[in-house]
Amino acid sequence: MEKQGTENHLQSFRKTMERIIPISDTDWQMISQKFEPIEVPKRTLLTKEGQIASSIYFIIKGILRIFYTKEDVEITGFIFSEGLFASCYESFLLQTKSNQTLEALEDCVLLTIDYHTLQTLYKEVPALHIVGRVVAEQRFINGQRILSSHLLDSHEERYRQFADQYPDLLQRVPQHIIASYLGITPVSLSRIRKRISRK
Amino acid sequence: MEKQGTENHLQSFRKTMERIIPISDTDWQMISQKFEPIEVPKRTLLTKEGQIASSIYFIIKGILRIFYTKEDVEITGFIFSEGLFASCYESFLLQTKSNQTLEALEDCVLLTIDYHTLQTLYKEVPALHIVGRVVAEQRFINGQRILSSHLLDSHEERYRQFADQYPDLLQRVPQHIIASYLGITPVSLSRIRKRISRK
DNA sequence: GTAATTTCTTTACAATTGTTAATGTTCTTT
DNA sequence: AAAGAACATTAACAATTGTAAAGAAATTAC
Repeated sequence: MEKQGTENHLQSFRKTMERIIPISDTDWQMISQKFEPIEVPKRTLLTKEGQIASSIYFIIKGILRIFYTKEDVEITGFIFSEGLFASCYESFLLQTKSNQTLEALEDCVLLTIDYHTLQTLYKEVPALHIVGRVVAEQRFINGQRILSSHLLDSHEERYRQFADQYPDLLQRVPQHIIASYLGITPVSLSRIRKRISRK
Repeated sequence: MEKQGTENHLQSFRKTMERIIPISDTDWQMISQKFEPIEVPKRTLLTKEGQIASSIYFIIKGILRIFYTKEDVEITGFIFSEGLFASCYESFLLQTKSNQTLEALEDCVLLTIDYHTLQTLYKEVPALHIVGRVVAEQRFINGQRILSSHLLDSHEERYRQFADQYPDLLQRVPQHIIASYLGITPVSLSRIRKRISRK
């Protein structure tokens, strides 16, 4: 894994936040103090099914995924890459037991904050409520787009859109994981890819 | 349509908000002034595809649905009933053209606020950011549950869960609309219902 | 660098769902 | 109350997708 200074990580993090709302240097002091940089190897489980999600993770480098387990089969719910806040959100927001697992698909560099620290930070930096609201709104909109694609589009269309939108994930994520994310079997995805390649 | 005093409507609205955060009488003055009570008949289109969603609607009485149009077929994205904030959210939040239509499935009593008034209100009553954040979080969690059901459950299971969770909607909403919400055809839903009734 | 594991593709077959069209039912409208 | 429209069910058939199993390819581990 390449090394990079913590300051640079924090800079890219601040940039992401300031796309939402400008942050004063004083507020930034408070915020950056509370986020802890960590590195985790591939296959690390950050939150496990049955546990309460203690933290959210801003992704500096790497890929995380959420998956559900149904009859010993892992079904991917979402794939997070650089610049996103990842978590088992429902568990984190409600502080209830998760029905999802959060897993590193690559070696990752993350900035993490736990639930109680975030609540404290909300009180110290009220502007963060706006960031929280906008992030929740963005995640809602994103989820709604995915859901509408399940209602409106064929499996093939959905795969094409995924490939168009996330060409890097297509390379970095195993296909059977993409398949379950699209709501189909690996066999079916393989057939779709063959069909497309013939055109 | 039964008549009820505007004061009572506002009371039930305040109650819903206070489940999220206590609101002072002063703040409540500001808030309640800005929401306008309206009544609309069945089949009213509150936002049309291609338009920008001007307002959000708190539902006092009645049912709204969001639908997409694909090759002249209407596909239901969500069904809102009493106590929820309904809108074509993506269009409303981003103030971009909607790819959804918001329709009244029954005669409705609503409290409405338009985008710019809400932005003003956010400035006057900062506590509303918390309400906005929590509502966005709730809608995100709800959307995520629906999406996971599409990934994890069979059509029959999804119908059973819908029937369990919303027995009233089962009565009040036409079945072909429920079918498209579940991501299946009316024919397929009819088969599922028959299969279940035999057990 | 080779063995072991994981991942991807292919095939044959089974199961589910969609499509079309006909029929019956219910709801609206006048 | 009758006519028309909208909705729900059923049947036959077509198309799609899932399942299971086997082999090929790629990746990982020692």
